[in-house]
Amino acid sequence: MMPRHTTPDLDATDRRILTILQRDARIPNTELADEIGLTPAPTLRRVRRLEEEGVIHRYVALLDPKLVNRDLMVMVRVTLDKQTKQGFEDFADKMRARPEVLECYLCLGDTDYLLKVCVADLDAYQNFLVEVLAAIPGVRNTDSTIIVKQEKYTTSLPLD
Amino acid sequence: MMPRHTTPDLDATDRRILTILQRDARIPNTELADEIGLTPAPTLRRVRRLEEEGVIHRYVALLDPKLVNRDLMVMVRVTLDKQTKQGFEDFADKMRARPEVLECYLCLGDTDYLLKVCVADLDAYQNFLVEVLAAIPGVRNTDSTIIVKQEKYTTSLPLD
DNA sequence: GTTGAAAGATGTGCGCC
DNA sequence: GGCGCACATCTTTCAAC
Repeated sequence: MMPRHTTPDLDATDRRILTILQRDARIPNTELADEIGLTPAPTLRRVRRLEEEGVIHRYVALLDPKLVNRDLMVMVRVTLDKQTKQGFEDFADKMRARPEVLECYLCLGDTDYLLKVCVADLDAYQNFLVEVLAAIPGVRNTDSTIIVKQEKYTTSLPLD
Repeated sequence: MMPRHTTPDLDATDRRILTILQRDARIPNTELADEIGLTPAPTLRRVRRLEEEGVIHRYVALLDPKLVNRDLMVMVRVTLDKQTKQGFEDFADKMRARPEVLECYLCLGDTDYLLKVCVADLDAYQNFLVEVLAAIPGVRNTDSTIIVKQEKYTTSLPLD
């Protein structure tokens, strides 16, 4: 496997493959080959290479949050009290362990961490704030922004 | 197809299927069947039903942003000037048309919209701010939070 | 990158509990 | 109503070119 710090060269065909797989991870290789104008064998070789290089990180199913009763999304800005390396790592570890925390970002500016949290309803969110966030030593302040409507959601990175 | 406003009943087997597919969308049906303790035929029927009901919204490949040179992520808080229905819809439409805007949320509170933007570097981001956001009439204010490190990123919704 | 052939996965019909 | 079996179909995968 190529070391992950080396940026692989992606030609136009690779980028077309990636764009299609970002839209539909389950497209049969035969159909993918058709769309990019190659035969199945080299197409599959390219896909396998992109997987091994880590360009394709994983294949996932996206669910409808409403239909699985996880409809409340909240963005939380968190500032920590003592800004030590250990304090930051502890916080990030705790967020990784919480399934309702979908995303956790270390940020520049006033905010230390940004969280995207997904729960069933406001009761569940209040519970998260009180029992999880507030229970972490070193959390100085949190600011929750309730999401009313998802106008756009995509995981597709634009490729030049 | 079941109307999408009807919440389908998900039993424990359905939830196990969904949890696995959220992790690995390309698992062979035979293997999925093994993991949940059914034979392939009823397993596949359940997966198809979950797809038709819309519980499974789509299957996608997730890429490594670094390896495709889309490494700068920014969260942008946007407030609009004139808070008319048309103004909001126009803004959301423009965000949907921009490939570097991965997510766009209508929010409660001081912020009207939250954006997650993914670009190659600060130059590209400045270009987005000036040429795209600032060019939209009705945008009163924007506040950008640069993401330094992605501590956690998952698309998996926790299922009870 | 192409062809062709073997191995394996998907998907359907039907009987059963 | 959902499960399991068996069979036909299509896809993946690996040669050799």
